[in-house]
Amino acid sequence: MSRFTIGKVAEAAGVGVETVRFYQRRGLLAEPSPVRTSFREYPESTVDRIRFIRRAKDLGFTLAEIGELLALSEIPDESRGKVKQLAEQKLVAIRQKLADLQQMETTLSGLVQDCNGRGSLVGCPIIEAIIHESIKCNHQPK
Amino acid sequence: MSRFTIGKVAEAAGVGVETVRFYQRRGLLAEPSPVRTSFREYPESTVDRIRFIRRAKDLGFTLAEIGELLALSEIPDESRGKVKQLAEQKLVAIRQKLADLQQMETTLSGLVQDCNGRGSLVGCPIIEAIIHESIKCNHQPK
DNA sequence: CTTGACTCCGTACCACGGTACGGAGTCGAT
DNA sequence: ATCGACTCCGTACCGTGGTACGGAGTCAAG
Repeated sequence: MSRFTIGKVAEAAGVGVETVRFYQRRGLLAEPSPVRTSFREYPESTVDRIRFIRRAKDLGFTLAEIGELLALSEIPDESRGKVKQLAEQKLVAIRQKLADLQQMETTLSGLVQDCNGRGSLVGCPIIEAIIHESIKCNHQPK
Repeated sequence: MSRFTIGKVAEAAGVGVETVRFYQRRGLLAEPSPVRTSFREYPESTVDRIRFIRRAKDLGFTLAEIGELLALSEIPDESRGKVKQLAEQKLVAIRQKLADLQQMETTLSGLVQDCNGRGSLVGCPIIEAIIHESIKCNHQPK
């Protein structure tokens, strides 16, 4: 039975070894077994923690925000409000991005429909639209 | 009347001087006045070109794609099809991002509603949802 | 006890779209 | 002629989330 080394952890969590090391550098994962042996040993909970990180990332949280979430979960008293606040902030940002993308989709799909795809660029509705002021996108998504 | 120098161009186009220089390095803008005077002079069309770049960026094109668009516009014969193709590709990508964001929005808004924001983290529905397998997001947007 | 796979560690690099800096040269106005 | 503002140029850096590399050490199986 080999110990639970970084390779095993990474494989179990579905990420690369370099990613685990990267999360450690970012402070999302603790450095395990300070002096024990030459190779680090990890508790199995590390795998869950990495999965937590990946799922939170799938929800749109940045690594910095995930760090906050993980820090909060270490202080379980009365911090549910903060978690909810983080989630609400994220929701606002997501809705803003949605609105921006919808604006783009509307404009671009209109342009594609207007363009028959034949002929020279002179008079091409897509190019014309970009040239003229016809594009309105309040906040382009970062 | 001072010449049309980089600062004037940048101001007229609503970008920074460094941005103009950056676009030149990326090949989106030509280096003006090949005859070496001390300060470069720009044709006024440069301002329009920068505005084109910014609007295309607002539409969701990357700088590389904008470079393609600009290159196409230098070969006006029979390239409308390629422009349309680029726009259609972009539209597909935008719709994919939209779907991803909508998935996130649904999940996260549900979680926020489920959480009353009071009490300890133990049992907090948001944290619970991240911990468990309840999040499905096929492709997280890059 | 050798071999091959794994780990450790630092560092560098990728895309993306810029921003900032510093020293030297130049321009226009007073 | 002098001053402040501008320009030129190269280079380094920002954030975001990793990936890659190389040399050395270590572990486990055969």
